[in-house]
Amino acid sequence: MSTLNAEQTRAVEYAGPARHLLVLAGAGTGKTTTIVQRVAHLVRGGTKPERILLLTFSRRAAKEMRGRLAAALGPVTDRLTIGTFHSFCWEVISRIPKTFGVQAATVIDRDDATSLVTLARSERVERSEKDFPKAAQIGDWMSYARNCMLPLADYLAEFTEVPDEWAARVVAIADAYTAKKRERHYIDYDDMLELLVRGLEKSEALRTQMKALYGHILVDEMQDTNPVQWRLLDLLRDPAQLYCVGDDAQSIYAFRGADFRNVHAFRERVADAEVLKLTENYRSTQEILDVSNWLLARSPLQYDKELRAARGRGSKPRLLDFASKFDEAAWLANDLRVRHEAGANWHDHMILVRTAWSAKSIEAALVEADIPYTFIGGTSFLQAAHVKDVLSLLRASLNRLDELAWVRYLTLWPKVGDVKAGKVVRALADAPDASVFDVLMKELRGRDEIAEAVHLATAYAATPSAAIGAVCQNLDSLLSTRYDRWEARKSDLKLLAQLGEKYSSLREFVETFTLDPISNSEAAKSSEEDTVTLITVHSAKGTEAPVCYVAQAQAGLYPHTRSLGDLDREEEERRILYVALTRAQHELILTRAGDESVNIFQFGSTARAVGEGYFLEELPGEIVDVTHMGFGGTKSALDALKDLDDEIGW
DNA sequence: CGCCACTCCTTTTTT
DNA sequence: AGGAGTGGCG
Repeated sequence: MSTLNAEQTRAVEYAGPARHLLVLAGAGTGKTTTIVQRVAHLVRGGTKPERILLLTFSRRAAKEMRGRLAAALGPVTDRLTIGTFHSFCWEVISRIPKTFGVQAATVIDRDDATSLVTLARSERVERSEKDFPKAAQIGDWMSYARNCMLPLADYLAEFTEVPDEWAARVVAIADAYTAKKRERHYIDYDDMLELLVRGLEKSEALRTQMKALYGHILVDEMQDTNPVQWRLLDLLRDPAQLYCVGDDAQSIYAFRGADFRNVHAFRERVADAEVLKLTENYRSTQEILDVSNWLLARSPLQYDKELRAARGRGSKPRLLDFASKFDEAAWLANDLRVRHEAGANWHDHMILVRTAWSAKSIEAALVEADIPYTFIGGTSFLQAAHVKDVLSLLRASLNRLDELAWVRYLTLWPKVGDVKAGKVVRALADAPDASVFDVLMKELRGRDEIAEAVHLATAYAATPSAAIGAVCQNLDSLLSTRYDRWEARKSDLKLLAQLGEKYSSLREFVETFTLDPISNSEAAKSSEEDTVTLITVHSAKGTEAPVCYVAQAQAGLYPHTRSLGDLDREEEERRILYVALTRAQHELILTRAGDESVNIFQFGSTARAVGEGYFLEELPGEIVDVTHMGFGGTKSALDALKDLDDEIGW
């Protein structure tokens, strides 16, 4: 989109009268273009690039922005500050660590945070108390409360069903977590935002200096901004101008504290602000927007949105019903192959899924059909156990107080368990002046190889790739006995070493990796450009593709069963589906599987839907073509006998 | 103290 | 159907 329409031009060139601006941009209306062109407009108009701060939500979005700005502006892009809220905060904090009391800190990811909560929980909760909230749940509550800047106790009382006597203990566990975190010099994701906000609130000197840095603060996906992030923007704006872009209908991060109603209240919350709208959709054909509009119009919430296609008409979206998710996946793979053989590029196709987990059956089919694909989304898959093993050794070598890393590394070795590892950790903390190597040699007599691997990592601290290479070689035989398919996993470690080449110190590498874990597939993508994209809807926001498959669009996933019983959460699910539908440019294909293999995962959810139980239940035939694909090859009439087996079973 | 076998529970989305 | 947590054994 090289030429802008009148609405876009107005937004890009906006010069007052209000100081701050919110651009409400519907899906496909050129939101990214607008923000990119705005930056270009400012720079060309003489604003120093150093005075511009561009904040995004996801790393993907930050990367995309940087790429598009580089194309528009050239090398001057490097002088802009572009990053996620988290990376921006962390960069500020790491420049002045003493101010925040975080010298020599280690950034921990969600998994590590959960382990720390588990530790704190186990000291306060008997094993027999099976109903007591799990560590992961407690971690979620803590995180949510912090993102909303609410005291945990208030949050629990107001927004959860936790009984008071438990709530007090949950708070005690949270406090213990915080204490452990501090003691071990850990920084979790929420700390990054919280520390900077607190610091700015407390220190007028810091506030004054930071405010002087930027003249323009641009925020992408404003509807996903949660209270801490709002607070940060409040602290940094004036005289800096806010330039926010967002779409209330695409707000899908309520679980992180975002409230889409905030964009409606923009003018009440931000004095001296104006709101502009972008309404013309350039991405999709009218048929695709008809389905999207239909979905949104059925919501009890008022979005006041009707997307119109600037491109005109195309083909009618399709809905295909399958007997099982295996049939569905097999069909997807086959359809992709047919299109590819007809000359289409793999990368023109995107398969959208509600959950990272549900992508598995599709992945299997793609692998079997030998279709190159890139999976984007989910968190747990990114960090394979063996990669974390190696990383734990690197981390331990960098921070002798990094208990989680030490325990993980040490217990890799045979005959070293939690107890022995705990002893070593204590010895390291108790003798801060003794060298790490000496302490290890002393505590683990006769196990020299354990200390040697650490020594190796330390020796190569200045060359991350060499350190990783050496460490992997050293741990090779140990890890090979621990994991099956070791050869396949080993290639991940090679990749890790490769990634290390870009960094000039081990510390820098480990820190960046924790904040920005590159998935195997994403890294592999660079070597193989033309691939099909398999992606979670959450990750897909802001992307598009000519042909989009919205897979597993059945009851139980839209809305997701876990959201049932709370209208706000159910309606968020509608927005998730809306985001999925509006990714398509030319063709939209919905597929769903009707078998119990998908619905099995609804167990335990007794909650019933308050609103629509299933968004596509009444999808009219006029706007989609429905095809029943019936039984595929994987099901035989003889399968009915299987049920007998259990009944007879002698 | 570590290891193994067993059971139970799980699976939303991201920084 | 596989992983995390648990309990008993060597």
